[in-house]
Amino acid sequence: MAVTIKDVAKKAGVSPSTVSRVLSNHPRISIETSRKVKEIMDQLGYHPNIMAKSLVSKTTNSICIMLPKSAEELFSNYFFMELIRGIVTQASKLGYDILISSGANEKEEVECVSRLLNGRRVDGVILLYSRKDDPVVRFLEENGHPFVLIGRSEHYPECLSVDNDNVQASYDATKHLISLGHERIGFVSGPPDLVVSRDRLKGYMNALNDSGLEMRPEWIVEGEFLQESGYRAMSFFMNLPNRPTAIVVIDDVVAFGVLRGLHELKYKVPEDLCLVSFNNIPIAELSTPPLSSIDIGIYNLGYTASQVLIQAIQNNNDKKYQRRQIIPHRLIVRDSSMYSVSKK
Amino acid sequence: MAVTIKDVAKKAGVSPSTVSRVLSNHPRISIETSRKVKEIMDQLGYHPNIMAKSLVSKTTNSICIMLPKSAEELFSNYFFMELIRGIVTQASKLGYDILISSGANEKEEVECVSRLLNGRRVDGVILLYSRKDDPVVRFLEENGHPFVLIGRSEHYPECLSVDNDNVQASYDATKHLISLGHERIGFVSGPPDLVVSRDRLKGYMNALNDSGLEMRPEWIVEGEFLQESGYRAMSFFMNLPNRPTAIVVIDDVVAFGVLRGLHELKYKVPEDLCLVSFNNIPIAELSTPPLSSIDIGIYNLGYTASQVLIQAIQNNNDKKYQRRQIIPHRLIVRDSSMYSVSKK
DNA sequence: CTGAAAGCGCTTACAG
DNA sequence: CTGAAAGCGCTTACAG
Repeated sequence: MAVTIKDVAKKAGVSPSTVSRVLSNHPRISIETSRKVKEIMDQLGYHPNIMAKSLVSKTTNSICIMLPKSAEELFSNYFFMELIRGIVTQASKLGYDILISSGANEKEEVECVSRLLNGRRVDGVILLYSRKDDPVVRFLEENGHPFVLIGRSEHYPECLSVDNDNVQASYDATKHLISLGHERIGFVSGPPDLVVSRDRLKGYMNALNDSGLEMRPEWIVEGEFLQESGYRAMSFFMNLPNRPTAIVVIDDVVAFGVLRGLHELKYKVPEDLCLVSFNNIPIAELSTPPLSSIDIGIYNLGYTASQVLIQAIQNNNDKKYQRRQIIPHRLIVRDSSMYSVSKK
Repeated sequence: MAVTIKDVAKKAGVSPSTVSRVLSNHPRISIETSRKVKEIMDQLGYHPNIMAKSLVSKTTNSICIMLPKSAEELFSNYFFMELIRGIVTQASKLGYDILISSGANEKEEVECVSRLLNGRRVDGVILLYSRKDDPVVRFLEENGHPFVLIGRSEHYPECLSVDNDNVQASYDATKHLISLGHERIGFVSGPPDLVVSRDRLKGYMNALNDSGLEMRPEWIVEGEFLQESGYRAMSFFMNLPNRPTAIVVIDDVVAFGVLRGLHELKYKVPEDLCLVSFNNIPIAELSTPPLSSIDIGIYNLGYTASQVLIQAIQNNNDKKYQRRQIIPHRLIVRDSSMYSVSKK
């Protein structure tokens, strides 16, 4: 019922091979034939069957995004959607379709990726997160499938990845607070099994070291990417005898939790506590007070990931080019950190 | 190089047909053969080629989501991601893959949908928005392609859709304010070409009418789903000689703009102005003051859309079942509207 | 319960 | 510049 290459061929009085060549802009086809065939295609409303094409060409022009498993962290919706927009935009530009998938757990994730890749449904995969020891990454790496990580892998440092320099970003955030005269600076971290948590912690520690500032274990708190974590961290900090006057927070969402808690307890930001966080999601600007935050270029991360992966697919995954792309970050200073401490 | 049905057949000493039947759990296959073939499949690491299967079966087990064209409305990221989560979850459960696409404009959107559907790459489409006169909807409807709209179509009321009862939701929001004694109530609307804007405006007007309250054209302002719109509407309202004491706002994001403006001008919420808005995105709870909002069940909208579309695809799109699904809404009252006006 | 054969809609050497 | 033929990896009547 659907019109095929044969129908076009018959009506145009040529062979199916010729129609196929017209379709792929084969150079050795007469301009005359090409024009005629194209006309007939329009006339008949011909659309090439993508599945048939991909069956014979052994390439799908599709890549797959693995969504992190759960919706636990509702806020991260902003982050992931922005990433997806970047990915989709660039992929479309390069003629690739995007499949989006998720699994309820790591085992399902591996199965899903395996089905899609081995079943020749997609040419490669983008992973939106980097866990410490991820079976999905292991599977992809061991089977030689093209993939790119947003973030980085400690086990497979040579895998394709698009990331920020999180150590430097955190260093910058901390230095910013130090430059305002703060000497007791705390850090609210994320889940310890995420590479990003550790990188940012490291940057914070480097900055303190370089400035010869005191570092105390009780000034470092781990949590989730949830506002509850921020809330808890805040109450912990504020009860400390010699509490920090400023903190670096792993994520804007967590920082909101801190802000809410401080507000409830009638503390003032930035007077009682200065804050800098990461991601610079749009509401960072809208909170009271507006949040200083490191813009990590989320859209750019996605956009670049798409580009790098498709490049790898088309170059047959050779290792000639840059394996690791760093997206620049930028500190956006707002009211939450605009308070200088006078030195004693 | 990849292991095919033939390799399995040879090694198992059966015909390819038999392997295929084992794969699809054909009833008339001996349990013995089935077991053996499955073993060989495992052993060889066989994965069915999805493209080949779909070429012959003429079904793709995939559906496509059309993303709204631009990233202009950054905040709506939350909304769309939540929708996508719902869609992906239910689709996975039913064994469907999700393709995600977007176009730079309506023409590109139509081309994209056409390529995917006519190219037999997906079985159906989910549209995440409802514009007033959408060429994509027209294309899908006229070509008899399975699709479901999140929202509703005025031109094609019979098309599959999943929606809230926005008239009722807005009626409820307005009635809530009326029950607190407000008599001068404003409405901040969205883009007039979106069906949702008009439905909510209607609910607002119905509520005023039913309560015999005055309705004034200057109490109704149209805008975008952006906080700037809220900001502008706010300053317009507050300069009115006989200004509203409460407003219904089309969207939480717009409401944030209103809040920010009021805060800057030192007005108090809810004392100077009560607010109720729509969508109940997570930050609604976090603003100062927390925002009263109508929860529209975003995840549920997506989840149901997936289900309805796949049902339609599998039942060959017959018209036996419900064409229009309504997802229930719920007013969440928070501080932004907790202020009663004493009647004169 | 199982196999041989035809075919899904395309592409691509191989000839000419 | 163009065509005939083989084949991508599967499914599914048709026989038996």
